[in-house]
Amino acid sequence: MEGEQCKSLLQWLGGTSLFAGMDDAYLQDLCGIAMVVSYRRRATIFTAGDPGYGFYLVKEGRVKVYMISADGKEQILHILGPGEPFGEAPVFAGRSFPAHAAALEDCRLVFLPRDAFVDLVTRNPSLALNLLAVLSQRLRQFARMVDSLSLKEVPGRLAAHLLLLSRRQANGDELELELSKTQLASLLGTIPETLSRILRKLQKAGYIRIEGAKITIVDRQRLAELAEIGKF
Amino acid sequence: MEGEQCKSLLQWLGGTSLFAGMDDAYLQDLCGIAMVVSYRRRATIFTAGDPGYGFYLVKEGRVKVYMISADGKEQILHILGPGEPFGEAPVFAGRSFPAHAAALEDCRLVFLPRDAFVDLVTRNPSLALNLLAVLSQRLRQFARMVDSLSLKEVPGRLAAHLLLLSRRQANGDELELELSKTQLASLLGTIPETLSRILRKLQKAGYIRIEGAKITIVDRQRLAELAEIGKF
DNA sequence: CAGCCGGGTTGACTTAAGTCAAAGATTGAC
DNA sequence: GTCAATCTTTGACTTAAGTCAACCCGGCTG
Repeated sequence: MEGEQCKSLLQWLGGTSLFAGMDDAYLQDLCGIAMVVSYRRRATIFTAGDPGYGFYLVKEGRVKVYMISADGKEQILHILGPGEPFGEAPVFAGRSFPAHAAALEDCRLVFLPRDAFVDLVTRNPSLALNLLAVLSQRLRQFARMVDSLSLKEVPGRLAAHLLLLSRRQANGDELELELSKTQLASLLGTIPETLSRILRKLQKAGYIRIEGAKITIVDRQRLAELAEIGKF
Repeated sequence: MEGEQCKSLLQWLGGTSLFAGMDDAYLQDLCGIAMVVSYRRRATIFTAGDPGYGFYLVKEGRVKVYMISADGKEQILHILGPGEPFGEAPVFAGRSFPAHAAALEDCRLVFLPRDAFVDLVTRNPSLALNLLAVLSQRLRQFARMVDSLSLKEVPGRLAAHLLLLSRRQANGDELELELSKTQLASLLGTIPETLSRILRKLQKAGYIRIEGAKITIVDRQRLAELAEIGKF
């Protein structure tokens, strides 16, 4: 890893929330241990139980982290986009990946090997704090997810997801699903058939309008109530 | 906080996995900012949305962290016992508690205020690493929980819980439920009626034997399969 | 001692959501 | 451009688990 290439990697790393605010000297070290790797759409990045020799940062593309049941059904835990880290759990505890990861699109990842990274963390308080923030944030997400899976019905989970998207996309009431409906079903803890029926039901009931992957929120108020109470 | 009292607190803190391996000098500082607080059984410790000015460490007793749905159903996220920390999320991200916490029994907690603690973390790499390990561990637990809620039926979740207990208690095939059946139902994401029926069904099918809160594992092999495949 | 209250159990019923199967619709590859 | 593979929708059916209501039981309280 040399000259220009390394320099741009350094800048990119410095721009991620994980490494924000770190001294260039440290980023330099980081570049020394980082490896850029590519995966094709659908390729498996790691599998639950694999020993984790390091973790990843998404540079381009998107990645799903998921669990698989004995009979092959999948539950997506996270979708990661550019700048987001994943696979950190075995770096600090447990030594092996608790879940599977695969590329949703062709993607380019930065791999940070465990030992060198831990070393860097111990010498760099702000990196440690950033990491703690990332993990804490993820714990929150999980708490919401458990809440949602256990206390809300599918329409409620869907409503919550749509509202979340609309906050992220900030295109008024129009929004673009970022996942195929099959993947969205897996993220919401259900199956495509059920998702399909519920989208239709919400449309009939005047909450949303559907045109392929474009959804228009018709009645934000009621959608928010649905997300809140969790029952249709 | 003076003399003897403080010294024993220091020793106790040094014995928790969170502060294991920290220099006495730092533990000294820690004692300076720590406050011991007591809660009665059923008392609320914090509520989702409360600003988090610090986090807690269980000294004696047990605590539940949980979510509540709009119609009052509860889902327990964690049960914490002596030595375990909780409520750390807002220390590093988000500023407010994502869930509720209440005392399951009369208990004594150590409260560590945010700012002083963050300060300590930045100056103490091993503390930062311990914390990262704790949070990573918790992320694993959550992943298992989501997996379980979404991909397994109640009998499967129950089987997994019983096996977990039996590994922790190490009393051969006999084990003691550590929660009331109502609480256990809430931890497994179901309701007491359903749990009751399923316990009975598992007994009828020869997986376990039930005597009040004492459960004996009769067929560990099949129980493990049930936990694995998730379906009865 | 009576009465009450919380926890646990049981039964009858309802329902959300999963299964299975088949038919469109899209996408991609050759 | 066409054929295959994958995604999506729809319908008919099944089922796990929730709701509601009643009852039981052990422990406290007054």
